Amino acid sequence: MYSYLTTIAKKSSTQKHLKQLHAQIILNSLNKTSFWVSLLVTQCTRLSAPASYTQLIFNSTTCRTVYFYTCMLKYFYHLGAHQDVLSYFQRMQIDDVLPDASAYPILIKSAGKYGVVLHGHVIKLGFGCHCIVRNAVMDMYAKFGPVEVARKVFDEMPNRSVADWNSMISGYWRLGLEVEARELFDVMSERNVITWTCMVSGYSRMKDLGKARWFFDGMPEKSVVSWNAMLAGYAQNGFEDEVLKLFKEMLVVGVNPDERTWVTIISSCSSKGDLCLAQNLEVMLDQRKIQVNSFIQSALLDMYAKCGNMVAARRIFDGLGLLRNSAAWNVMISAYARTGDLATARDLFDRMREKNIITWNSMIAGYAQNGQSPQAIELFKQMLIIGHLKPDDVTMVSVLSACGHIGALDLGKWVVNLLSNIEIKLSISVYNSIISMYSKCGNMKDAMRIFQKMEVRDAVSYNTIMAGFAAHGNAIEAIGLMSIMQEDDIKPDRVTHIAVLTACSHAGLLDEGRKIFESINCPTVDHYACMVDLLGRLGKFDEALSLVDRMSMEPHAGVYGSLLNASRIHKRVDIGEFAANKLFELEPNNSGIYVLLSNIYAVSGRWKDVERIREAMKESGVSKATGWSSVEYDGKMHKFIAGDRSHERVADIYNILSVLRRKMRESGYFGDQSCALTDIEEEEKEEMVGIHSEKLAICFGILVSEAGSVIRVMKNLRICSDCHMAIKIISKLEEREIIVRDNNRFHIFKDGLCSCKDHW
DNA sequence: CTAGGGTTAG
Repeated sequence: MYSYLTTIAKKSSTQKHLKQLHAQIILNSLNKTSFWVSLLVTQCTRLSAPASYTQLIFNSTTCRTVYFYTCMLKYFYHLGAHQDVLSYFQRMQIDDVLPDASAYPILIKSAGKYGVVLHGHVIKLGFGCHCIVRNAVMDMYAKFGPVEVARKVFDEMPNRSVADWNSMISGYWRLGLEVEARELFDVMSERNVITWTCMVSGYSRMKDLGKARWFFDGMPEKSVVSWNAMLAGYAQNGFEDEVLKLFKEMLVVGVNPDERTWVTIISSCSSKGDLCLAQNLEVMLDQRKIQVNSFIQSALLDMYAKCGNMVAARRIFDGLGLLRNSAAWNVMISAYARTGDLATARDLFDRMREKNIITWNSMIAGYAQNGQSPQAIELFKQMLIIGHLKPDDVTMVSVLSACGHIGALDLGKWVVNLLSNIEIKLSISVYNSIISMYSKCGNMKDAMRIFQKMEVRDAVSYNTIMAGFAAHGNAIEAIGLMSIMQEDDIKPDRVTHIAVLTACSHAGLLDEGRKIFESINCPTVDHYACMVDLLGRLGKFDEALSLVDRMSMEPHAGVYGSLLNASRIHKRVDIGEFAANKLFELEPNNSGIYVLLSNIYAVSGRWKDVERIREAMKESGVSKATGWSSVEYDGKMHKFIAGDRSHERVADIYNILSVLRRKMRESGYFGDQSCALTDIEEEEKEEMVGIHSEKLAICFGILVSEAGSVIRVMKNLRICSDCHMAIKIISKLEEREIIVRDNNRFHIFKDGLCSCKDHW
């Protein structure tokens, strides 16, 4: 009987065999014997039987020996159900069964960082010299810290296995301690494939792919895991082409990719956004009859979503069934949000049960990136209150961007404080978005303070602060930063050049601008647009037009837009008409073209043409899209369109506007509220109050309407923040409430503070 | 029962 049953056990390969064995054991009344029930559970582990079945075996027997319990622990460990491992550990304690040496490694691994408690048990029970227990203890400290304790355990070992060395090296890499990891690797006498793989993934994590590849190439032998590590290294650092190249090599060498390989490959295809490649890949998966687990499904989902095929993505999502994990939901939410379909994204978001941080971040980012800043901020508040989740650095990047977008400086400052209060990781991206937020709110002083505080900066840091200075007309600072950038060993990129050219344009620095433009290796259409803007603003139309002629690519709307704007400044009707005609072809729905062109006719006194353009605008029906704003003053509404000069008192308005801007500039602030309210001399305050209130209110109308156009074209941002600030000051000085309506939002200024409402 | 590799947010 004994040998008969063990033979069945050995041979059994399906859960059907398992049930036969179970039946035999019950039939022979062996289910009260530790050996046989343990054998059953071991078979459950081997065949990945469902937990309910294994628990049934547990419940139907009374012989709960250490050995039997250990089999149960192994079963749940095998399933990855660490919570269940720990709850069976509790049952053991209730049953007064002491775990043996072979149970402790499992317990320690399942307990994660709480394994520290078990370290004491291990020492007390004298398992400290058991080599696998010892490795588990050390590995826990290597993973969760303190790494010094791991090293102490490591140093005190009388004889170390390769696994011990590997755990220690991996622990060092986790903290990015390259020197320590490398040192251990060098002094090791016996290395295996895992040691080498550790080095490959370690260097990949440090973004040092050269060294990672060096170790990969130097491996005496490679396993599929080694290949995966190298592939993941390339994938996570944005080298999709390298991933595909290495993958081909892998197939040529004859290594069989496993499920994890496929996930990495699919994810690289997503990043490339190549639908053709994606379809080839699915054919490959089909041919190779790959078992699609939830990881692969989510990756495929993401691939279709990123390649723009939402129908295919949705089909996979709807057919997922039990494999529909949280990543799959998140992929769908972020995909809809990316395409701008916020309603569908929100619908999925609301229907999702267990939202994690990525879910919230995806939805918040979706709002922030689609110009729905108030919704982004609202959802962020809900995340804190309803979601009970601690935001992370990614959340903050979106929220700060939303604050910058609507010029909410007070809220932005609150968010910055929150960063340190709840100890959020201050990544480079977070710093960059704080800089961006401050400069968009017109507060260059704090933007610069943060920039200087950064220990490590990247190209984005420089680009952001330079764009800030450019927008504020401070070209000298922007150009100076470009040389500091190069000293800092960071290469200026496309965006850097746009920022610095914009700066030159705003400050009228022709020679500097020319020099920079000529230094650009391969100017893009945006660079040409900046240069045309610079030349145009200075009235150098011949040069601007010949530059447009010399362009190797087709000019886009930005180029002609710059030309049109320059024509307005210099009253050049001929060039204005030329540019406008090009723009009507490129952007037939942009109402701004009509407005600008009609203004050009207006300043030249060609009123018939003004009338003609207004009519044409009405006929084409584009006026709906016009950004507008209005000021309510003493019950009277003053409405303005971006760039519109049709108000009856336009001369007064611009006159006062220039006085106001100069005063504010002279006071040395660019919209910082605290500085605005404290730094102004008493007599200046009086002078400002002296300006007639109605005129001021109308000025703000123009300013806000200009701000409306500015949100799309960043270059006049200064006006936006100046305006915002001016109203704040006035509301404080005059002790009155001013309501400004900008498109469909209301800004209520009271007592030097501003609040926004979507509805009145 | 030791040690290495995977999807989603900016």
